[in-house]
Amino acid sequence: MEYNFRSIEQKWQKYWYENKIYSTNNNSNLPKYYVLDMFPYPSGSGLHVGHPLGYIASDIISRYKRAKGFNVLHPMGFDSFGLPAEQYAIKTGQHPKVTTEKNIVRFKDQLNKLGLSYDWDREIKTSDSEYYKWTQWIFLKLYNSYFDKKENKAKNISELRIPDSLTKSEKNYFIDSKRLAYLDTIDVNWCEELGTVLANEEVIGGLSERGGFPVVRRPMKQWVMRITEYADRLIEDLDGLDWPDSIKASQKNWIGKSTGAEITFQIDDNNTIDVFTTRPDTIFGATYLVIAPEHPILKDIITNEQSEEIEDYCKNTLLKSDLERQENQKNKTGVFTGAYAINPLTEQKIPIWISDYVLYGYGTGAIMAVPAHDERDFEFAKKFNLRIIKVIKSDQDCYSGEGEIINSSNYNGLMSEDFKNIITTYLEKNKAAKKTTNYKLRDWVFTRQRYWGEPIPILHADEGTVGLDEKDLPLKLPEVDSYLPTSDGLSPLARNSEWKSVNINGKNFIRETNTMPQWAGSCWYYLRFLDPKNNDSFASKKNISYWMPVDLYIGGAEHAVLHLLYSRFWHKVLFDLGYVNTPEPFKKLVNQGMILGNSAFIYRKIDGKSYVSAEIASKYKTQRIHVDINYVNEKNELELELLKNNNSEFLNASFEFKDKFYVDREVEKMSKSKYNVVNPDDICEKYGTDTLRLYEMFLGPLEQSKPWNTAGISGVHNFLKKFWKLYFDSDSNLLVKDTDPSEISMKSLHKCIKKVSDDIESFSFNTAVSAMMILVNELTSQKCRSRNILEPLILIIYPFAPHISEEIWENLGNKKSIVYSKYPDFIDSYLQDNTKIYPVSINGKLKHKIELSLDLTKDQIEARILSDETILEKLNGIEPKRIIIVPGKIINFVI
RNA sequence: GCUGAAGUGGUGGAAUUGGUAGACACGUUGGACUUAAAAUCCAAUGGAUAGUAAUAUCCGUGCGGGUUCAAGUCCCGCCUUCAGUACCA
Repeated sequence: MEYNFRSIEQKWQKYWYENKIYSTNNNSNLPKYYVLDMFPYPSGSGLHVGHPLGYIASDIISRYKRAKGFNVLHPMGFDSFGLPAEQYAIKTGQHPKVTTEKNIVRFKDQLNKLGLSYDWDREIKTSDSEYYKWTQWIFLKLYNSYFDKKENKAKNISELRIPDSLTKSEKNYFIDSKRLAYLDTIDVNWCEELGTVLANEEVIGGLSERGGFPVVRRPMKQWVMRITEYADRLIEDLDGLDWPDSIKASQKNWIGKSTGAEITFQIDDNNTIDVFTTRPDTIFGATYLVIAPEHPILKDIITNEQSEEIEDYCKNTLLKSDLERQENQKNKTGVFTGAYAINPLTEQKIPIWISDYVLYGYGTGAIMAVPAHDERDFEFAKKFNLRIIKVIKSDQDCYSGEGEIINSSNYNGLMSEDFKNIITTYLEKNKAAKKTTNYKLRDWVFTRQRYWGEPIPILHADEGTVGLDEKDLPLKLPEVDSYLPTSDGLSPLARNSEWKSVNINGKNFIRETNTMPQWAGSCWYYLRFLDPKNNDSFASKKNISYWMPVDLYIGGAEHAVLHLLYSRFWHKVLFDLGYVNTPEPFKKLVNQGMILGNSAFIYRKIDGKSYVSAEIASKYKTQRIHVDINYVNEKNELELELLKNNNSEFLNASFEFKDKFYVDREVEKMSKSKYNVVNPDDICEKYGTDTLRLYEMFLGPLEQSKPWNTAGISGVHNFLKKFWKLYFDSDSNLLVKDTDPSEISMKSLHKCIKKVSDDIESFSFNTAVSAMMILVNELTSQKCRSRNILEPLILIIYPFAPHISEEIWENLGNKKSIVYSKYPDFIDSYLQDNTKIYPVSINGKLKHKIELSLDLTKDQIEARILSDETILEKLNGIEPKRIIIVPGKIINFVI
């Protein structure tokens, strides 16, 4: 019998699912291991070969850890609130719930086909009211907490000390201003096209992260999360985490902590202006000030003759989108206000300008400009002919590094690092400065004007806001007649006026109609997996203390700042309030690389109807367009008939080529619109899931991105066939015998056990697969039939290729499902080989090899090699200056 | 610009704390078995030179230096690619 992967895989997937083989017990004396995948958004297009990479890796770890005696939690769920379903709903009128459900069924089916060992009893969906009940509950916890700066942690709002002198409404106002989730009118990133606001993290270069639509700044009333209070802790706690350096770096970068000083500049008797600087040591070179056009002090200081010009400039700035503002980087603009400030050290009058290169949202919205030591200031000063004074020794016109202080009265000769502290202390004494820390991180704008998200459990009344009572959760998402925002820019939920107004004890309230952002549900889902059916709390204390933290979290690097920062923040709040027992949620993080597509391009002539082959395309004016990779063979030849028959737009087009029509290739992200998607189902159909799993692991290091390429897939498929043939002959007779294994086979086996288990622990799956291939090849050529070898072999391969392993295991007469079996222990003695082939070199150049016992001492080795004829011949009578002997490694003569 | 990662055969990729490159796989070539093909098995496979041959010698890990008995690995200076980020004072 041949290795019939189709029936084997079907059989075992069914068996695992029906018998709940992978359901996990919360009560166990075994050590725990929590392996988590970043759960997917169930998009309409299903899985492609890129998705499974991380899932397969985490599955291998789970199976391996189970076999090593851990109680493993390996759950899966769906991040099912989100924009695509809503946009589809706007287009088609179909309820997002319906399309989402449909997609989830498809996803689950595809996931199961990959042979993943999820505990489906713990499946969660963020759009489930039983789930978002607790998302809302956490929101209320944030709403009902404040940040105690002294203790550097969140506390319940009832512990907040309120000054007695306040009136009742002032007290309310005071409390509201301290909440971790608070309402504020702020300049937000408004995306007209999406009809919603976006968090800073969701805006990339002035365009929306999703869709790439323009974003403008606009003041709006929004719910905001006080994540900035956690900035320091979010940076500090990164140190203890086993995460990739790149992720840690981008989080630190995003939080953007910088320390410096706020220095006060006197303008006139009534007005002063504070600037933030990280370089107080350059203050003697500050020759002008620049303030942001939005700065409120502006109206108090402009002179009459400048007012018109300033007004124009400010108006223009407001009209610009972020993108347009960024385009001005090379060509700075600005206007003189007519006012002057006094440099507190030189006591000179320096002009005050406005310019949009100073951002109102960062620092104090005003800077002291030191053109000799800051490139932006330098450009600005050159353009507007402002004074430039060097205060640090350097040959360059504009030098932003550290160095020796010059032109700074009696401070000359100091080094700038020292001067920084000296001058700040001096200014502090004179009440002209204070040490400050600034962050790039802004508070998290938490509301979205959308339908398909968690409703915010808040009621509005004339005198302020009230959080919903816990017993009234979940606040379910109401039906609406249309999923579009209302004409006055309100969220779609405002369309349901019946739902919107509530009467409680005779008092009228209006519900909050905005919803939470997509990130809300994924901020804490790892906690719900611990206890998904719990009705009394988001998870029981007992389960939390048993399972947390997540030992291994696998997912894409695209969530480096967004998801991972937000969920760390929520986790820390829950930690402060005593609901979780660890300060950090994810102990180890691994980013799987992306699997890229190998796109194909053809060239269309500008006339629009004829196409030319790639090698002659440069002769014409052409457009480059994607063509489906399914119509291209390995030699980059386009199969025209296939293309024409499947796409009507090519049916009557003309094609120009020499003997074959060639395409161009390029590696890029897999996506439907690029026609380069490879569906894992096709691979499973042709080679089987076990082959796909092995191949994705064999392709290269997990963290590395790589193009999908099926060229080598036959290699791993052959490996499985060879593995099968170790156990069965062509007539399906079992070959395994209860004979004593040969010493050499035992050595090979144990070498492999060591290598594979070390490799799995260090996520080096590609080399683990190689080690298994070597063993199977060796056992084949050794004609090994011994059960004592062939049984452990199944267990080694099992985490990678579970279906075939289960099948062989059963055929050997073992209890059903390997999951109950132990990973073989590595026995040290089988590895011990008492001899070693030493390379013998002269001045580092390899000259000879010699086999020696490892027991020999250095002196014995020396005596031995000096009596070796071949070596003496190589030395050719030359007396070595030194002989370097590293036991077990090398012998080197220095002559 | 800044941050992070990476540059090794025709290809994907291996190489412990520096220890004497190219594991494993694909591909290619040759052979066996077949009427033939597929499948399977065996062998060779970084480059150059010399030799009938076993073999020997030299060159080889992006480029240029350096440290060392010994460098893909460490140090200095560059180049290239990818990813993230950017008027953050």
